[in-house]
Amino acid sequence: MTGVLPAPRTARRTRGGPTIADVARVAGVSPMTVSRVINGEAYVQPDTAEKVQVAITELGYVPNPAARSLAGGRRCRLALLYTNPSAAYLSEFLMGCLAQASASDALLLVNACPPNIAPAELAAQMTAQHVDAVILPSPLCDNPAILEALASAGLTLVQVATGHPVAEIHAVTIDDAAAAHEMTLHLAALGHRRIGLIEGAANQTASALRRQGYDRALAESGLPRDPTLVAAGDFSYRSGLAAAELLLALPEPPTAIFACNDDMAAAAVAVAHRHHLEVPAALTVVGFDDTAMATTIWPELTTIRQPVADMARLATEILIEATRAGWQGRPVAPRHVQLDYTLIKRGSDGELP
Amino acid sequence: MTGVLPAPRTARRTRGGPTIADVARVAGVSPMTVSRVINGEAYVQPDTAEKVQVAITELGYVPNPAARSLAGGRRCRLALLYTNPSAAYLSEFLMGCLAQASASDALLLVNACPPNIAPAELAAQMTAQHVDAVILPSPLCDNPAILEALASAGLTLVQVATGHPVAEIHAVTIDDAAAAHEMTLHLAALGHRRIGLIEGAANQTASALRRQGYDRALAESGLPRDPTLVAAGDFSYRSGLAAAELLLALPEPPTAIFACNDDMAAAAVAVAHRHHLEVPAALTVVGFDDTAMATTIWPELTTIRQPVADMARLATEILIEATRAGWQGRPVAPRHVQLDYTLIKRGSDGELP
DNA sequence: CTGAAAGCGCTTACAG
DNA sequence: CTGAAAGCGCTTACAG
Repeated sequence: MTGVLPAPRTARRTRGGPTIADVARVAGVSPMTVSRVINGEAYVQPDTAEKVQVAITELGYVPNPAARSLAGGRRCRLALLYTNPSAAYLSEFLMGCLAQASASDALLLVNACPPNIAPAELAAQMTAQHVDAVILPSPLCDNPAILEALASAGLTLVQVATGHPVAEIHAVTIDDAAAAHEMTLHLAALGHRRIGLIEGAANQTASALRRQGYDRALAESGLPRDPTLVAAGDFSYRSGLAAAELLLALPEPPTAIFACNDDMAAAAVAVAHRHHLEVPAALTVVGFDDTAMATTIWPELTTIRQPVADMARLATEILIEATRAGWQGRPVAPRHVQLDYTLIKRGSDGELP
Repeated sequence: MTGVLPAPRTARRTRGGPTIADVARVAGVSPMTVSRVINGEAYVQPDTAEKVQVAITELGYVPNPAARSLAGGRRCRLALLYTNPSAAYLSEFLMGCLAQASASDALLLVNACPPNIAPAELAAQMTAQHVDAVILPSPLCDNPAILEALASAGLTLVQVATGHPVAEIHAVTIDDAAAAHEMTLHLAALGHRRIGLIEGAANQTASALRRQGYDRALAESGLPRDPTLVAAGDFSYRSGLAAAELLLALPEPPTAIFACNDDMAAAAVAVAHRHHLEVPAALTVVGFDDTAMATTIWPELTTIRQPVADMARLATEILIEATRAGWQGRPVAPRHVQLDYTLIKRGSDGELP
């Protein structure tokens, strides 16, 4: 007996979750193969991949992002490009992007798009920052020149909340026309026959869709189409103020106003009060988006909830996947996904008095 | 000659920045010693530490967080606990916490504090989630029972935006009294002699400080102190509505209203319009915080900018440092830091007509 | 299509 | 007070 062997020195206490090695053992393959499956690489026998997949679910394996980025080197660099959105919209949007970027170990650069920048220069800025892909919330995603310049620079793009998805580009949207249609129908069901609309900005394609939904609902409800009941707006509170004044000054004013976003709806409520019209007793006002404004003011706004954070998160995820796939020479087809909206009933709408 | 050796196989292309090994080489010590210096551990000879420090700056060395977390194992777990804040405030606050947490490779858990939870149970929830430290924005940080329960559970705490920093606890604040004082002086300089105040929530200590600043400025300006000019509020839009109605219904109404946050100021503007008082021509209204609301409504609000995101970021950083120091048995003294505020002049204030 | 080896940059656990 | 060794969990670069 030469004595007891020293206890093996472990450099650290064992960690929590299963690792790639555990999965490999269970699946009866090498860690390398597991890595290939995780990263969706081609050249893995279908049934091998299958076995690995089973082992992954069985063990509840989740890749360790730290190890991944240490070993992997290259990190996906995304840019979020925006112009004059409402602060509330942007912050919710950002939240979604940030959450996904951090979960996927990607870098997110947040850039305000300079007002009258030439599309080519914008593209140059992106490539100078070594950006791989760009998230485009509206109205930027509705600008063909920008889309064109960015795409030509080899950037992967996603349009978020556009009314006009481009075939070759990723897009995540909601059905704006259906949402506006549902809201208008809701108003008609409440007995309103003169329903005013405050339109969104003309440079955002979603605005036209919302208008279409409104028009269609009017027709379906057998309500006359009165062009004086439609006032222009640009999504700003200030434009909502002007539009509501116009509507309420009509010889025969509307009994309900559907504003194409919450900021304009809030403005309409303010104007109503100025005219000593209680909301919703004397005037119904509803919005769209369900941003913070909807629950800040009083009465709280009945509105369409647009899942902004989810849309941003999904857009980010799509871009990261597409970028990584591209690095492996495995181009992916453009994805066009539409998320669900919800009509949120709160306190600003009521039956026709 | 036995032939040419095969070119050494490198598993990857070399990476960008300098590593701990580079620093060690330049400083003439082992990587281990560099690691100790980076992490601020005790037991390093002062001049050794100095040499390492010099090498670090010379090379522009920055630790790789991925490697750190892979090797280190333990990640700092922070919780952000909040109750009924305005959505705008919370989202800006969150942004700051998130940015710092991700930069420092810490985990951030975001929890809404259940309405009437027993402090002991709240503490139990935190320890069950293996939380190391807790960020407490107001009004939670103004609740002695919660502070006490959390501290007793061994959690490191930071109070953010409290009016009453506790000696043994970290805190980051602005000088609320000085800010309110400056704003009130600004109003007096505009010629206003009847300046109304809509107070903040009574359960937030910062509210009392703002009131003090207002009182002091009044006295310094030789303006009479009229208690009817001070209306209660709780930071909600709705409370601002009621307070402004009260103020404007006074036999001798104020010519300027200073609301203790932007939501209440927005409500005051709405009420002014209801009374057919143009802002700022017929009534000056100013706010506090500079949240999204300030620039959403029209006219845009003159207000006090509170650097919410910076405060949140700093609070997060303090907690992470303190937690890591604690792990190394190197307790740190409570830090109390005060950040600068700014009076932002926009369109809602004007000279006395 | 699959695997063995090397290495990413740092820290833990020891030993001196 | 300091350092040599092992290892964190994964991927790259090869070789078969």
